[in-house]
Amino acid sequence: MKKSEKTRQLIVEKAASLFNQKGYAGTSIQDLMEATGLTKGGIYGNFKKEATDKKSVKEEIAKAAFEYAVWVVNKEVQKRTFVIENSLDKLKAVVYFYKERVMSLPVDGGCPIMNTSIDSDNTQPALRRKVVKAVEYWRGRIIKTLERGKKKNEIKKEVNAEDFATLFIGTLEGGILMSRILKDNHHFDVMADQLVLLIDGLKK
Amino acid sequence: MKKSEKTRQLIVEKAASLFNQKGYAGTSIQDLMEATGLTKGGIYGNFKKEATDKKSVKEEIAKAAFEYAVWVVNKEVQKRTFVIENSLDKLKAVVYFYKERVMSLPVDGGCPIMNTSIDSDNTQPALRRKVVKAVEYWRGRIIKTLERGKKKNEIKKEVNAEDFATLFIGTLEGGILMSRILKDNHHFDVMADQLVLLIDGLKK
DNA sequence: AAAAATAAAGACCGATTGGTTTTTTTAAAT
DNA sequence: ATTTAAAAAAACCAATCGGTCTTTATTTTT
Repeated sequence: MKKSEKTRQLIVEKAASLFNQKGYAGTSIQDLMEATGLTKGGIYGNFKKEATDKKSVKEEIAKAAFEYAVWVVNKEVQKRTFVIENSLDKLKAVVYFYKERVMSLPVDGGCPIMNTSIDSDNTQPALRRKVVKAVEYWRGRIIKTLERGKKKNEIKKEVNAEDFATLFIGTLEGGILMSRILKDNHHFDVMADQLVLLIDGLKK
Repeated sequence: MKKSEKTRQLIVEKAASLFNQKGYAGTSIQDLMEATGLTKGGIYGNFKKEATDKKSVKEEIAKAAFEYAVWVVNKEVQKRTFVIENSLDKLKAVVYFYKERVMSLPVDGGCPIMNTSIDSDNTQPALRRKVVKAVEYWRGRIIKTLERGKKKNEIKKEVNAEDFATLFIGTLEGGILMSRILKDNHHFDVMADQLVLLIDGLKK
């Protein structure tokens, strides 16, 4: 890994944490400078190449930071789930992962999808598009897990995988929101327990 | 209503819409000036009295705007629910209200509680406290409805009202998030339908 | 209607914003 | 080791930020 790539990665990592906590407008280049220990030249030098034309460097960093944040969460979830064969157990493992880590998700500041969706809505269309893609990707993976479960005769054939994926993500996100607002894990647990019941209801 | 009160109200209303859409850091005094048609003096003149000491005028406006936004949503919900006697029907009416209006809630930009909670987290403690109070108030109202339902023998005595309130708000918020990200009412409907099933499950 | 009080306008302030450019330093290629 | 290419530093920029203050206009109160 070249030095320049390492620096770029440092910027992205620090930016992911800052943007996730303080939002796009609430995070300044100065904040990035302090978090990375770089000067303005160091930061812009690593991003201006890919920020041709209209696109601002700050926006490019925010987009890279969001993608990194989602990647980190996914990576942590997969660490816990990739070994699990049974489709229902796999889904439950995702729930348990969040149950353990609602208040300390891989990226500081909560769920990047929720945070960035609200942050970018009405303000940062390019960033918003990334959020949509991330949710579609997440839904796609759940749907795939459900379809495989059907093939393996673990899940009832009549289950609507698309709708269940929505239920799955929506319930998790609702739980994260409640627990983070009220600073109490219990609220997530209530949502998670309900979700586990729903998962059990898929069983053939 | 005095002229000054009308002006203050104008500022609060425009601010509620702006802050809900663009967030605290993303909304400038200049934005407020353009939305209200007032100059800086007009805006600050109406708020500096209550912004003694440390508290900034922008923060005072944001707090008033959030309280107004929550009030407007509550008012619209109550319009639809206050006539309903049966506790389960009352809860369902709330769900149906959101079902009709997910994409056009009373305040532009979505649910003020969700938006402001994420916006104020890690940045605006005073605003965050208001969000917590708003959620606690909402939960309290649901709990009261459930307890009254128990007294009237409409709801099973063994129902945990506190947990159900969490489930209720969490599911609605999760649905709002999903529908707003993917710009498709259907995702909220999926969550709402599930919530109606849960409400039916409370029946004695 | 006159006087007192208040609301709004608008000029002004220092600090900070995102961004550019020039210079210096450091890493990579020869 | 020398040259070349790059990355990072640092000075600089205009614009905008939130906020203050003085002046002018408009309400209230008397």
